[in-house]
Amino acid sequence: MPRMVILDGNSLVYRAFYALPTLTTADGRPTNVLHGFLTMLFRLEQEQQPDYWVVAFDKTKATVRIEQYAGYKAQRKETPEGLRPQFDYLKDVLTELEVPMLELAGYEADDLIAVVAKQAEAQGMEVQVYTGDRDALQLISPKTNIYLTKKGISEVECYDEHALWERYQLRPYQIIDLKGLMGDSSDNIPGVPGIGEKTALKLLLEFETVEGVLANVDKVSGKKVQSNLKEFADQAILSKKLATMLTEVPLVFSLDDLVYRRSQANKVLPVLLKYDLRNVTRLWQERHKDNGEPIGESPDVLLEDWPERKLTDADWLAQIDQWRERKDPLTLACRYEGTGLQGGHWLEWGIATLGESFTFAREVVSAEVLKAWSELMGDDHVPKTVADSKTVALLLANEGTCLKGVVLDMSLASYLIQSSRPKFAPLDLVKEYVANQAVFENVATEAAALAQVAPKFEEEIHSLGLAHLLHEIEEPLSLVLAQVERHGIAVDAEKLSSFGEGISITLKQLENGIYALAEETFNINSPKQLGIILFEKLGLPTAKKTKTGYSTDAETLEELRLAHPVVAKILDYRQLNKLMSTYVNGLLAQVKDGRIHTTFQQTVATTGRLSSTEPNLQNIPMRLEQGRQLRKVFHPTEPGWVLLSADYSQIELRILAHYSQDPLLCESFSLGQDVHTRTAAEVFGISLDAVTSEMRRSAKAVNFGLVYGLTEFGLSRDLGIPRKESKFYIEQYFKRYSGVKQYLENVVAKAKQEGQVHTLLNRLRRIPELLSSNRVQRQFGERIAMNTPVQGTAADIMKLAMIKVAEGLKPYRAAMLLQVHDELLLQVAPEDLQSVARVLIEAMENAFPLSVPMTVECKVGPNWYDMQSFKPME
DNA sequence: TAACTCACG
DNA sequence: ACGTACGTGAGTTAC
Repeated sequence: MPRMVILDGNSLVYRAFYALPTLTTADGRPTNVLHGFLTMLFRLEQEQQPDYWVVAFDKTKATVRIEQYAGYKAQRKETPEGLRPQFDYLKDVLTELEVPMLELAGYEADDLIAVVAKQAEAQGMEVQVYTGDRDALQLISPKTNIYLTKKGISEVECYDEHALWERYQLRPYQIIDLKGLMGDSSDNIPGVPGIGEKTALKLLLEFETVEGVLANVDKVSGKKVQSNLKEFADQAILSKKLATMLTEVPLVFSLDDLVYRRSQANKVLPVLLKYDLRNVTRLWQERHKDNGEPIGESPDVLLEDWPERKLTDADWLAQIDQWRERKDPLTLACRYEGTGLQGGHWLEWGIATLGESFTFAREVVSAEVLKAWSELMGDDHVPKTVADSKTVALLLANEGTCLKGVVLDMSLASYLIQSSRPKFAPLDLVKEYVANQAVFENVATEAAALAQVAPKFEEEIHSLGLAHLLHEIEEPLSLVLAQVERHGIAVDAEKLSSFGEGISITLKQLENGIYALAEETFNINSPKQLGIILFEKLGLPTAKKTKTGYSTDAETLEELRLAHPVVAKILDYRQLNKLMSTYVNGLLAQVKDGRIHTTFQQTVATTGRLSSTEPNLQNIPMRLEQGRQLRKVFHPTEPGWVLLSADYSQIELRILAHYSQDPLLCESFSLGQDVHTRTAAEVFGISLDAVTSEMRRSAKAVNFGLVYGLTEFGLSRDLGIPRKESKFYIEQYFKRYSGVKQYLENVVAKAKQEGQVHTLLNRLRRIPELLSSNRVQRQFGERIAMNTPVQGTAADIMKLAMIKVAEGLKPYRAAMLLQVHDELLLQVAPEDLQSVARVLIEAMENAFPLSVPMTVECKVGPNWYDMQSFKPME
């Protein structure tokens, strides 16, 4: 449950002022309130870890209450001399701490507190109110607790309904009756003369309210009390009214404005020092260090000059020998021509080790030295640090050389430390930690620079708990990916071409048809021109707009399908044109020797997924039949071999089940049920048999949405239903799957505190969006917080599986061809099909066992289209 | 280069 | 009152 912490600024400031001795800055400004208030603030921040918080202040020139009663607070003294300026100081500091503040002319902090508390409760939050004013006890509810300052300010006493009863034998709503009877001298609420706390409590225990007391005034014991009650009945009623916190306040704010944000050192430290708050500064630093603070703020490596040693042929042999003998740690940089994948070749290597650097140039060394070099690279016992091991491995592979012994891949390390950073090129990596100018004059200085910052990466990796993920998963995987890329996948270019010819013909017909219906020719591929034709010339109704004009995307056009015959043709045209340009032409341009070699990007996706480029083989058409046909062109390289695919079934929902431990979701997977059907049964409150396909479709959309950070809007759009209906689905879902709801709330709350989330294997994603001043951005951050642990854990598990599969495949005639997030595609010799399928399933299902079973489904076929379900024999 | 559109999980 | 599902890459147009 999200937690809202509300502080009564005025009350706490007064408490601090009177509780603490006079303290001043060097130039004599009073600061004792700052000390007291901030000490308390930091303590509660640490102990309560609020999700939302706010400090409310009075702004009482002429309060609403003075209109009601002229004497209200009349006798309150002027604000003491040393206190007045401290309000401004405090607001100054709170601003830099990014603690939200509220004040409203004519209202007291009390009233604002009541309003915020009420709204927060309505949003299902737990509310804590910190104040020295017992009036606030009237706000107590099952969800709201009041923390009253005890002696001093930093100690507080928590009041809930139970504690209130224990202490006063009062219900929260009776607090105002208490004040009505006994009054409050500090606010100059008169109450009834002669009635103090004791009498008031006794009366309320018997008669419940002021009204109850007055109605039964004759039964009240004590003559004087009785007569005073009669005489001052009106005053009692008025006093009660004055003590009532107003909740009808014209206060415009959104709870999102009160979201807790981590304070930033560059803002906080200057303002604390401005007021000479040394102890408070120390406290702040203690509370905020080591807690998700962004890295790389203080570059602290001064690059040294590692002298370059020039070697002759004979020296090189001796040197390489020595390196192998002594297992010296080598840091490598590489210059190359072409690309690793397209048979590119390295030109020279920079080598840095133990304060020295070297340039190993192909041109100047003999074949014998090259052979020694090759052995050095393949020696598992010689530890190597590189910036990008996949590229290095590919370049070496082009020479028939293996890369072994990589102990640190700095780009991968950097990616794990900051998954969202845009670049991981060697120079960027070095700049991350280096204070002086880093320029790579040559490959030797590059290696030397990399070697000097490498320990910083290793250090950071360890302190973030990423060592296992880096060394046991990402680094080994990069070598697996190098193999997969290098192998490539066979493509039937002729079939692809003839596929394209067929498309071309249809495309031409559609084009002419569109021109005829539009009665002019134009560029159909231009959304701008298309928009003008559809919405201006043909006058079709405009639904959506983009920044620059009319929206013409498929969703919009689908709405207009019946409005004009040209629309359907445009939709068809779009679909075929996409197939033609992106897939037929795009892929044909990438075919080399009958194969396509994609590049898997390992440092791009912020969630930890791989991506695939040049070409992207992770988005080959599947959903629509026409596009799906394209998969027929992907086939095994070897005649007679088959393609074997293996899909994780519902991996993300299983991970959600594991994280949330929701009983229904877990049970659904343990029993091997169709999870969407089960969800439909739960949401609609019917039996499994009664679920219609339409219900299942809705439930499926809910399940998908869950993983993305469900919104009413998204679901209603996805299902094409009204917001009301999607809201209902979501409510029903969370009623039944309360564990899931709980989990999602927790993960967001924790993310807000830490500014980051992590996956099961501890992959980290910082979410600066959570700190954004823009509400839309913050909500985006919340959805990221819900999605990343799930999507990222799926990526982790698949990566683990790939390493196991690559190892398990070695005895067989088989190769890994592609990874498509939850699917692996292999090619296998028919005689090894059974064994390989068993290895595959075993590796994937048990890569990282969860509390629910993981299941993998295999398919086999002669090409990527004609795939038939396949189960290996036991 | 940005914006739009659309392919995948 | 506003702008919204999560993660990618590629082709095209238009500035």
